[in-house]
Amino acid sequence: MTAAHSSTPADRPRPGLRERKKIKTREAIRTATYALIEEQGYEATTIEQIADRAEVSPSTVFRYFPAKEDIVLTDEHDPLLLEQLRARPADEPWPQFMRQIMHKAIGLGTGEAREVTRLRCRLLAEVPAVRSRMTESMSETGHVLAEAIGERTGRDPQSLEVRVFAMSLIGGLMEVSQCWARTGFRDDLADLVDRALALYERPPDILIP
Amino acid sequence: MTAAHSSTPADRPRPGLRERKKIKTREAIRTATYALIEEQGYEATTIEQIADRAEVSPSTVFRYFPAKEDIVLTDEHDPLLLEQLRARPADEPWPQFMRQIMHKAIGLGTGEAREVTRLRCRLLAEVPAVRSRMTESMSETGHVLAEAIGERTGRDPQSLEVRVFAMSLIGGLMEVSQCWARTGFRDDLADLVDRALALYERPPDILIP
Amino acid sequence: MTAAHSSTPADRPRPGLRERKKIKTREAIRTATYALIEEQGYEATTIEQIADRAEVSPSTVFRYFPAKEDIVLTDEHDPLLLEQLRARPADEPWPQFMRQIMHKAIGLGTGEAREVTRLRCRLLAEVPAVRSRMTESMSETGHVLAEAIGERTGRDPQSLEVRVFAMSLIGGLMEVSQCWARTGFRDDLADLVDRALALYERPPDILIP
Amino acid sequence: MTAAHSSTPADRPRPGLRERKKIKTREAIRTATYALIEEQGYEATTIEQIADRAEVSPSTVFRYFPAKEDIVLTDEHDPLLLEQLRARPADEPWPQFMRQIMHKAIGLGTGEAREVTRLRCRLLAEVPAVRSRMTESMSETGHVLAEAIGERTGRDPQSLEVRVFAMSLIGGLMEVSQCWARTGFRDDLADLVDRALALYERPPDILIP
DNA sequence: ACTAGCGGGACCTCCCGTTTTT
DNA sequence: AAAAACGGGAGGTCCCGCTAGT
Repeated sequence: MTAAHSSTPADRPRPGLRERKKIKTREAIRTATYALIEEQGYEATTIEQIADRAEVSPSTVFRYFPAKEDIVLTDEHDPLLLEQLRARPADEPWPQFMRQIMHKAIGLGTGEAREVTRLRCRLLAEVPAVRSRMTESMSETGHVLAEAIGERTGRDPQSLEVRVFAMSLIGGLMEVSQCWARTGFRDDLADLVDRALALYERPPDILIP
Repeated sequence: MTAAHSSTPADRPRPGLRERKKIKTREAIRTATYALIEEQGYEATTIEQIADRAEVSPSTVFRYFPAKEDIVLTDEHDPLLLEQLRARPADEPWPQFMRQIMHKAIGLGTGEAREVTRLRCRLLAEVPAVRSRMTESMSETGHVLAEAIGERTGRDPQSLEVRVFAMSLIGGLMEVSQCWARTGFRDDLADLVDRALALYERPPDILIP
Repeated sequence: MTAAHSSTPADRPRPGLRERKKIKTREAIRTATYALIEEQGYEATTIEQIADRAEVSPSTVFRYFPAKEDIVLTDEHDPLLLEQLRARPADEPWPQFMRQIMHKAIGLGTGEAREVTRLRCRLLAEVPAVRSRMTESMSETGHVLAEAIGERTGRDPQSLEVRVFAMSLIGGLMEVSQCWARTGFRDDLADLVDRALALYERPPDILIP
Repeated sequence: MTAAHSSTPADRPRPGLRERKKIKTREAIRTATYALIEEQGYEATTIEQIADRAEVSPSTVFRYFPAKEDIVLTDEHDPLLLEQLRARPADEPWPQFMRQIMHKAIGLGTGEAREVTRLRCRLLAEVPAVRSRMTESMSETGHVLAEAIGERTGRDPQSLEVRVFAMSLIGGLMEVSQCWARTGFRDDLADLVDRALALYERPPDILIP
């Protein structure tokens, strides 16, 4: 992640100031877009808001991305999750690894305040619009999980099996958060996750031979 | 089929002219929409065109569907799905039952034209707005599945385990449709579903004692 | 229809069942409209909502009132205020009477829970839409005050002087509530009203000869 | 303070072509609107007609004014009002000063065509949407008056007394315009204002010691 | 007779291509 | 070359007159 802009020391013919500025602008637009979508959802986010936050003009946004939807393509928020999962010891038994996946994916142990997690779950449960908009990021997170699972199991992360398994985890986690909200957040979220975990724990032979 | 969702088929031999007309209009709008999207794509298809072809006014289109995306997405088959699953023989082995769930939930074998399923999956993959709106209905379908699974396994459909399992199926199915779209719909959807099925096939003891 | 069992005194030309029903419907529509406007504001309130709450069809609403704005014309909420002010002893000194006007108009001593008054003031201060919508009812209340003041001072309530004086009170009271909100509702509202009162207390000769 | 963006004629000898064009467009839209409303009434005047006459596109109209009502209502003269009041000689007797406040606040003597003032008052009386939206600007004008009065009386413009007094003037003025409309604009507005003035003329000791 | 439903049109927001200014 | 402004057009909500079923 940090490597992204710290490499390219001298072996490449210098991107040039203009080039670098362009990349920065592009990044600023994308970052602004992601933040706004996170806050308000895709449709509610206007080009003008994006331009404002990225401190460029609306025209410039269109110069860099032909259409609004093209801005939304990669996720910079999930890489951390991927890194954390990659950092697990290679010989960690599968159940433990699964536990990591689940806990981290739902936001436990990411250093995020518990309050934030709770707020997110509450919104997810109560506001249809929020739930609706969450899909985009969920789908992204699903791909990240697929990546991690693929690497660990030695399977192609793009394969149907890995992808489907990862998204099934995402689906389950979303429901966990719904259930948590239904109990008025009185239960311990970690416990609920662990109960859900039992449903996935013995992965089919197809994934782990 | 029309009587299916209003549980009193006997005492209403006459749905009433009004009612029948409404259903026809709804269908006309949807049909027109599907056709136009096939011809021109989603974005290029305007409400006005849809209204023209369905021979209603644009206002009427919005009376029947709150937004353009909902014309493609709205599902009346959730109750039908529940009924179909309930109708399975009580002694059907679990794997077969699961297969039914998966196939029916993704729209196979609901008598729906294959084309429609494909179109829906394509839009789901390509149009962010559609994907966004899909979540709602997915979540509801998840509850329907939970109901069916709960009844069959003798567990509380509201319980965390059943709910999470059901939603994990939904998550997986969404990814299946994405994968199908990625292959350009060349693979056979039923095959993909069956491959995904293997991931869930040996259900944890927690669900089936 | 011979009214065999309706022992209504025959000395009145009998409004007729139909007539009474019409009045009831009219009243229901108006009541529903007021309630909804109170909750959501004028523009946000749709004919359909009104019809729903009044338990009639939208068409019926238009049968009774030619246009939406015509529903909002009289106030049934203020008459109580008028009654209370009329009930003051005729020889009550002017300052006391003014004090009654101010306190009752702002909602103190109407038996309304303090919380409700505070909520109203808070919304008034914070939500532009609410503030905006409040005008209608403020103007109505102004007319009620004019009525009461006119009666007490023996002047025409329609006269410019009385009307303007009454509305100046309303304007002042709105600002009092704003000021109260600015203090975080820590000050005592009654005290603020009394301070404001001092500004009006010595009414010009034009009103009280 | 307010002078920053309105005056400072010295440091901005060039408003810039862009800026001047914008002002012209804004004025064109407003002029067209006033004319059309005079001809056809408020509701019958559509944005498209306004755009046509102003020779811009409908989009542009909305770029300049967020809603139709705002074309009639938006006031740029609040800062001007403050300036004018500040410019009064410091030793002007209170009654004269009050007269200035009232006349200028209602739009007399701001150089604005009498017709415009009349039209504004008529809309205010007749169109609920306009009246509704008016509150906002009234409230702001109230603050401007409070500023002016505070400065002149040596009191804190934020104080409850000054604020309430200012808003009581606003309330009274609104009623004056209503009364004027009720007479079919036959009376002389200046006279009505002067009659209203009498109600405030002997200010309570609390304001002027 | 009552009402559900449709049609048309206005309002208003947003996207995004084009033109003009700086 | 960047920014600002404009134009055109689609989506979507609402009002209210009119038509046709129950």
